[in-house]
Amino acid sequence: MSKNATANVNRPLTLRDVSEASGVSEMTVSRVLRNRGDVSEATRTRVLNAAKTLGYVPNKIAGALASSRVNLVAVIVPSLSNLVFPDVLTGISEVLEDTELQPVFGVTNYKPEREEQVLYEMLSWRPSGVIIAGLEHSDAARNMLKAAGIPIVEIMDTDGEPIDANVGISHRRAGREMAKAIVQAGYRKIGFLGTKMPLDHRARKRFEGFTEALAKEGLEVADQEFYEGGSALLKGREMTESILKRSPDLDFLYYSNDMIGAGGLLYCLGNGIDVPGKVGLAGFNGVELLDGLPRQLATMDACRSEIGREAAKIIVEHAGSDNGGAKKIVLTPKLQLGDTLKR
Amino acid sequence: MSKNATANVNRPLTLRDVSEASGVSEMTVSRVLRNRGDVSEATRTRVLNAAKTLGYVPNKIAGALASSRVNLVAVIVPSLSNLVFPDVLTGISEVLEDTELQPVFGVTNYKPEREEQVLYEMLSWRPSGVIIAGLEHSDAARNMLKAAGIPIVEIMDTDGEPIDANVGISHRRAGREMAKAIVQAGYRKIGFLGTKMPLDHRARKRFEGFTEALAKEGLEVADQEFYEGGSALLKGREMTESILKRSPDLDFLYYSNDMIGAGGLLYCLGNGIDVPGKVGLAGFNGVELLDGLPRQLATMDACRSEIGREAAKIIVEHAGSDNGGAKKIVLTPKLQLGDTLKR
DNA sequence: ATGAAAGCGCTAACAT
DNA sequence: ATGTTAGCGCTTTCAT
Repeated sequence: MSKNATANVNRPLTLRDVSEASGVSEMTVSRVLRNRGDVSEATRTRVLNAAKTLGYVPNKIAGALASSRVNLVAVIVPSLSNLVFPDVLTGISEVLEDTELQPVFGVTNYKPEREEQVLYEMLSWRPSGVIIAGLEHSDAARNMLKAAGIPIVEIMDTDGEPIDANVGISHRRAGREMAKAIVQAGYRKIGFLGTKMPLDHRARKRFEGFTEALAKEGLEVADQEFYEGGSALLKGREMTESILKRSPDLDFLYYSNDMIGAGGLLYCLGNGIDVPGKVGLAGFNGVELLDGLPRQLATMDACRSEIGREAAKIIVEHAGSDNGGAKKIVLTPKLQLGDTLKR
Repeated sequence: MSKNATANVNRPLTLRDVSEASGVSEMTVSRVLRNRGDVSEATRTRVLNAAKTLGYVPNKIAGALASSRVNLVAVIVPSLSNLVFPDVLTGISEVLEDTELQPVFGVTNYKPEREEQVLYEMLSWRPSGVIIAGLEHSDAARNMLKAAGIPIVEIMDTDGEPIDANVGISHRRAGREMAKAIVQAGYRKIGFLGTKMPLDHRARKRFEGFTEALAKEGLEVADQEFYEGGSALLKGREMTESILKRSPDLDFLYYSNDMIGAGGLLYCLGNGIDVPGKVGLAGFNGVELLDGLPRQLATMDACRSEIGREAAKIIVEHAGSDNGGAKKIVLTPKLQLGDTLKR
């Protein structure tokens, strides 16, 4: 001991180095560093000092292999730019922060094959649990999840058969309720604007619920418009312009998310279109980001951070077990009428 | 072989299981699964089949311990709700997607002590590299980074002394250039609106550069307003209202980010304030999200995804080495005048 | 082209 | 309160 106190670039430090530097067995050093078992205050301080001056960072790989305990929770989401997912991740982090567990994030870009890869990659680190967005996965992915022998929580969506635990909202119901609210407010010529949905199952389910509820009232979607990529605000503006030019008799526009809805709102306000008199508007998600628009967009809160928190709680409760208890939590999105839907 | 093909919940499968199922030594199975060394096509297929039907997922923990190679890149950012960081992470993912390396994200909430924890936690998994936001870290964190013996890339900011490699922009310069552009356009009574900055070093540096450049012109910030938390759009609106009520003679408002700038813009437009005639506005970041506002806010592109990509490239180039070659990449933010700054 | 033995850095389990 | 031994599931290295 004494060569150098901060940087040893040649070989990462091991427990043995700390053991030698402190004159205490490796096992006791390990105990001190993990706060396990009885260690006298004296040796405790010696070890801690030695570890600190050496700049020792434990090797969790070795620790995990020896103890077959890994304090990681794999969190797999389709996107980070969606605005929705950062909130979910924040909810997860909040809950895990007070525990031993650590979230590890993976992003799939809405691609099933990428999801499979990311999942495989993450499972190969033997995490304590998995939180994954959606109920739709490739067969291979489902099999991996089933066989993983750890708690699995599928989040965001509850319309389908979960593998294990499940936390989310019913997007079909969200679509239905919005349709009901719109019809009840007296709107009849309703347009839909959204993302191209083949891979966004939740948007698709909302749309299905929406059309289904309209059908019950003897109505159907009068016109629709889809987009892909780009600035959502701008796309909302553009799509709104083209749908209204094409179908000037529309009296309501339902957007599959708040950002394009906000674009539509700005378009209408900028072009002297009376909202919600001539045209009513509604989005989806309840993104706080948009508080501060000239009018508050009608929307439905997707319970994003609550979903994250509840999912994390399930993992925490079942950590160490081989499943998540098949718990199902269906949250209820709150309809926020805002200023763009007649009352 | 035959018990069950998909789910074995009792014990995770090991190489040995695949070895037995295929009648091939563990070593050869390992070779097949990693595509290393010569293996006959016959055994290759047998092994692959066995692995697939069993649903084997390799244990990277054991693999990493044995090979002392870990394909993880630790990425540490202060926040996900900031809008800036998802773009950076996307840039990183793009580059790493084509390599063996896998990003792992950690979030610090702008708290130095949290950064220290997250860093310690991540380093204990012996990643192949670290990408971390900012140049300001606690002594302990700096020491850990220095001693880690892996490539370190500090990102976003280039105003300071990096530990190893560094990719970003000069926020001081960004502030100065914006100040110059504003003064050159003829504005003289300039207000500043931003976050409370004690922990956001980059916002602070922009502010410093800004005031410094104003000083050179014999000017100073005429009034200022700070906020914390909440919806940025709404805060921008509120702050703009109060600063303009308090100092009605201001002819320019410089916002520390685009979201509050957008809030200010909406406030001005909604209250019949001539922009950029009576009051000019500018933000910072160049968030694409805001394309689609009634006017395009003057701003400065922070090169977010490029920063992510360049940082990831450095890690890729230096993976396996004990440092990142102390490479420094200073990107140049582009001033976008938009419609809110006179020309 | 395939196999056998040793060991990565830690922790569980059992001494003392 | 502290130490000793064995081994976690792989890969490295050295045979064959």
